[in-house]
Amino acid sequence: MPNHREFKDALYAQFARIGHALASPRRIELLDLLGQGEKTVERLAEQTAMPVRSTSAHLRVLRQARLVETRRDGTYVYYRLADDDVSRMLRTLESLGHRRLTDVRHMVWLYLDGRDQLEAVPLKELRKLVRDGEVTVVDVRPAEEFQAGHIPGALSVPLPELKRRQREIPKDREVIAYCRGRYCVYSLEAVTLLRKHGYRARRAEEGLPDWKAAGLAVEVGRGA
Amino acid sequence: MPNHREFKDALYAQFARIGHALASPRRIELLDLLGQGEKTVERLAEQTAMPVRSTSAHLRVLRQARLVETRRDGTYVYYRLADDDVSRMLRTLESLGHRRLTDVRHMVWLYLDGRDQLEAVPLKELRKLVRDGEVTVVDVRPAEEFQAGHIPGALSVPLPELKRRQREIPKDREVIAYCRGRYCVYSLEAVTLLRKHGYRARRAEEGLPDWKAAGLAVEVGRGA
DNA sequence: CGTCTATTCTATGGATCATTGGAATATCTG
DNA sequence: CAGATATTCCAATGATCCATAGAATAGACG
Repeated sequence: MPNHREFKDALYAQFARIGHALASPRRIELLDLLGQGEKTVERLAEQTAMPVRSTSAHLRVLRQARLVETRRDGTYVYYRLADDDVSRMLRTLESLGHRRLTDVRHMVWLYLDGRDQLEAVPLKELRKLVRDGEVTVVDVRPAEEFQAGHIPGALSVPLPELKRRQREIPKDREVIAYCRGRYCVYSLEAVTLLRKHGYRARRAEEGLPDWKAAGLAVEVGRGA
Repeated sequence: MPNHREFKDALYAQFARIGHALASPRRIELLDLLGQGEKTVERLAEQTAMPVRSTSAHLRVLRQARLVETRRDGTYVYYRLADDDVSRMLRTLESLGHRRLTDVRHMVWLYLDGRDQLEAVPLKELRKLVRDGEVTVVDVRPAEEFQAGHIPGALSVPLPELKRRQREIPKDREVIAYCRGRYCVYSLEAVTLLRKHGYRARRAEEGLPDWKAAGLAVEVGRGA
């Protein structure tokens, strides 16, 4: 056993490659989006507001670290997370960030907590409410993400369509809106809008990836 | 809600700071060592074989990302992991690496799996063996790490002392050696040595941080 | 087979990071 | 307070990375 040092260096170099892949805000955002389901490069570029070329470059780094995999369908290339560990890693990263970085805490507090967080429904409560069928659950993410997986029984009303489609949501029951995750503001805006129109509405504190990670059932496809 | 993009950018920038801290092999090695218990800068420098100045610089990055915290005692500054989430993150990172990076897989296989892995004792089995008191558990890490926390009832015999202290280990029972983790080679060398001297010996597949993370009891202090 | 679209590859200037020498700070020991 | 030790700060340099422009590839379509 002569070359311990060499072995260690090589080993940690590999782990660091994964760390490196997580060292860019853009890449984390991409991973977060992919946590909602597979997407094409173009779609990712659009949703992160960056050029397709740059998106592709970042995806290359992620693929080299084996955090994402691809599938080709016609001219489109679909990217997806390589496995559930990646999702778990993201969640750990975010919870670590939430607890550790006061900057985030301050910012998040201003942006989310300060407004509505007291009323946010934690996962456990949401599960109970869903099981008992006491509320209307609304998924306000883009339709494609709903189709890739959603809370069973949820109604798909993407945020941009909410204003003109609110009549589809019954007014006599409480509404819980959810979206991508703890820091996603779609559900927050949805709740704001719904309340303005007289609904009893709250937002889910967590998003679909958290629901899934908790081992709860996920429905795939078009829904009702 | 005018500045979504701005909010997102700032948020992901914070998460990426943590990613950045994990982007260096040296820093991951430091975190790994700190997973064994708090250590001074000097000790860390020694155990990673790098200059104190560089070590300090890396620790600064880790501290800025709030992954580690410090405590001063006299002229020494002790570093430790900021909380259990950091430990969890490391374990996720390593399991992700183990499954994802074929380079690691190949290298680890050559270095660990190829020799002894078939005989490595997984955590569950080890727990049972310890509970039933059927084996001698030997902690081959440095004494200070043993003191910072070890498997209850384990014997502390740091690897460098093993040769001359083997008589302390009873020969009639099987010996299980453990050390820092899945990729730590101390236990491997210990087993090799012990077998050469006629012991029945195996290595634990996981290390103390994994034991701890599994929620199992940890004994602190000098032991017997 | 040509053309079009989605995506990737290659190359490059500017930014960012790791490492390390020299100096500074904090604490302990007398 | 002087000297010693442990650690950190500052600065400079060489290496690496990011973003994006330009060119190339892979498949769809006619």
